Amino acid sequence: MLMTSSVYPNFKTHFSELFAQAAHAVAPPDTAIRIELTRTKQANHGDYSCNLAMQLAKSLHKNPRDVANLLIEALPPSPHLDKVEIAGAGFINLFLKNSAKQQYLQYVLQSKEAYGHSQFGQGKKVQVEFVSANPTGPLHVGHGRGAAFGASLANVLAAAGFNVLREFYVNDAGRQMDILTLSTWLRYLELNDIHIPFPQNAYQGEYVKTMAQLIYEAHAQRYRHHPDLLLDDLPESTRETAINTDEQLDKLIANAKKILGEDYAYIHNFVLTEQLGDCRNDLMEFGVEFDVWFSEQSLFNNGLVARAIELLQSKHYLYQQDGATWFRSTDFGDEKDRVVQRENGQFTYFASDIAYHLNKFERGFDQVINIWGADHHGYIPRVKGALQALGLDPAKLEIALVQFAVLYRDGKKAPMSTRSGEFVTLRELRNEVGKDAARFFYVMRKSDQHLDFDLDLAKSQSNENPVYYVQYAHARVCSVLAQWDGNFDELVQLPHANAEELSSPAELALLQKLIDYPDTVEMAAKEFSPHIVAFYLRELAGEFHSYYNSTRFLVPEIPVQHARLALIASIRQVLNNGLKLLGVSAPDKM
RNA sequence: GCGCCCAUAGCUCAGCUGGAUAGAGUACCGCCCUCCGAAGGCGGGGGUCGCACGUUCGAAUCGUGUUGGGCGCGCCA
Repeated sequence: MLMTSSVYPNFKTHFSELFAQAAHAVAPPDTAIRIELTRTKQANHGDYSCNLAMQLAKSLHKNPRDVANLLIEALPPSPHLDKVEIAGAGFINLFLKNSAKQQYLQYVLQSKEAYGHSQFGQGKKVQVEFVSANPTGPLHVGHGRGAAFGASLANVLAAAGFNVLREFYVNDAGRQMDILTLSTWLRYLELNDIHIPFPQNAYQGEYVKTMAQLIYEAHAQRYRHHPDLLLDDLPESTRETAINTDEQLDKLIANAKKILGEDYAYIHNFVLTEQLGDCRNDLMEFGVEFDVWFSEQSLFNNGLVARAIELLQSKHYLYQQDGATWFRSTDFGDEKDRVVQRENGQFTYFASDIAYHLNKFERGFDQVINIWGADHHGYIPRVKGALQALGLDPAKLEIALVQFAVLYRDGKKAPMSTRSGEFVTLRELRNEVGKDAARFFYVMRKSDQHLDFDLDLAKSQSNENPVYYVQYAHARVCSVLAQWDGNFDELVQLPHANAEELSSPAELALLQKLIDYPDTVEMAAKEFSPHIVAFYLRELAGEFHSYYNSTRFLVPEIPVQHARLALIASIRQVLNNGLKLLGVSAPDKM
C-alpha cells in the first residue's frame, strides 16, 4: 500500500500544467502567459474551461478559435481526459472521464478528516491575531463576528497548509483598565455605605457590581476609605452631581491609586483576572481557542516599548511638540502625525502597538494577520508606517477588516449602545440561538460586508434555517448508514470496483462537487474568505437532498448499493470537514 | 470637507484576478410522504447588476465622474 492517505490528484493543477506546456509550444518564448482554469457552470461546457486561446489571440495575430486548435494539438495527453472541445468565442472545454471522478470516492473515504487539506501554504508561519477585546466587560455581538471570522479563517489557513498561530492581544495596561478598576472600587464602596455619585463615563454594567460583591465577600471592609480623600482636588459639585469629564475621571483614578497604595494593584489584578477568565470561557464555549494570550503590560515590563521608541528616535522619525512626542507617520502616507508619548509622560496605545508589532515581526512569522473592526481602518496607515520606519516589510502585515453585525428581531433592529451598558452580549446570543447557528450566521457573509443577523431565522428549527439545512444532510446520511447492516471498512475498499455504477448526471455532479472541495478551501484561504466554505456546504447539502429524494440507496443490487453508500458516505465526510472549519457541529441525529 | 468600504430579484446576499443564457436562500403560487428522516424535494413567476461616460473581441466585474448609504478623521482604545 503505497498510497498516502492525504494525497489525491488535483485536476485543476494538472490541467494548468498541461496548458502551460502547450502555451510554450505555441507562443513565442517572451509571451506573458497566465493560465486560468475555471469550473464550468453548464454541463455541456464540460468540467473545466480555459480561456488561454482568447488571451493569446491578439499577440499571435490569429483568431481565437485557430489558437485554440493549435493549443489542443500541443496539449500533452492526460489519462483523466475524455474529450476536449472548442466552444463559443474560443473557450477550450475539458471533459473529465467518468472514471476520473469516480475514483475520487476512495480518496475521500481514505483521507477522512484530512480530505480537503492541501500544501498551498507550504508550511509558512502565519499569525492570526483576533478578538483582542479590552478585558473591561463582556464580549458583545460585534466581538462575536470577529471571533467567528478569525477562528474560521485560522482553521481554513491551517487546512490549506499554513502553520497557524492564534493570538489574543490583552489590553491590560491602559486607561480603560484603570477606569474599570475604579468603577469596581466605587461599587465596592457603595456596598460599604459610602456613596459618591457614580461617574457617567465609568463602567455602568451589572458585572461591575458583581465583581464588587465578590471583593466585599472576600475582604469585607479592607478597601474602605473616606470619600473626602477620594474627592480631593475635585470640584465641590462632584459630591452631588456625577462626574462626566475625562479630566475629572482621571483625577479620580489618581486619587484612588494614592489612597489604595498597593491595594490598587490587587483590585486591578482582580478585575483583570475576572474579566479575562470570563472572556476565555465565553470564547471556549463559542468554539474559539487561542495559542497565545499576549499581555500589553509585558511590553512595558520587558522594555520593548522603550526599545521601539528609541529605535524610531535613532532613525529620526520622532519629534517633540506641545510637550508630547510625535511619530512622523505622514512620511508614510498617513493623514497626520501621531502622538506616541503624551504630555503627561504616558505612552499612547499606539506606542505599545508599535512595540507589539515589532515583537510579532521578531518572532519570525512569514505573515502576520490582524483582524480588526472596520471602524479601525483609519489606524492602518500609521501601523504600516511604523513598520516601515522600523525597517520592516509592511507587506507581511495583512489587516482584515470585519464590518459590524446588526441584530434584527421581529424584523426590527435590536438596540445596541456600548456606553449605556445596553448591548447584546455574545453569551446572550449563544444562549438564544445556539453556538452552531451563531457561528454559521457570522461567516455566511463576506467579512467586509455589513451583516444583518436575523435572530428569528437563526433560532427557527425549520427549513428556512441554513445551518439546519446543512446539518440535516449530514444527519440523513448517518441515518441511512445506520440502517445498512454492512461493514463500513469494506465500503471504503469497495468503491474502486463499483464506482462505475455512479453514472447518472446527479451522481457525476455530486462527485465533481466533492472534487471541488480542496480547491474551495484553498480559495477561502487565499482570499481570507471563510464564507466561501459556508456557501459551498449549502450547495453540497442541496445537491445531496435532491439526490436523496430522487434515488434509493439501500437497493438489492449490492454493487449499486455499495457505490451509492460510498458516495453519500463521502458527502458526509466532506460536510463534516467543512463544518468543522467553521466551528459548527455535525450531528448524527437532530 | 478629506479618506476608506458598500450599492445585484420584494427582502437577505453570492458572483468581481474581465468571459458563454447574472445565481442562491427567503417571500409568493402549484405539486410530492403505501418509499432510506417532509428540518426534504420538484415546478412557476420575479432583474435597466444605483446612474452616466470610458477601456475592449467581450464589463455586474476594470477606470473616471455622479447619486445614495456605512465608517473613520483625539495627547481614546
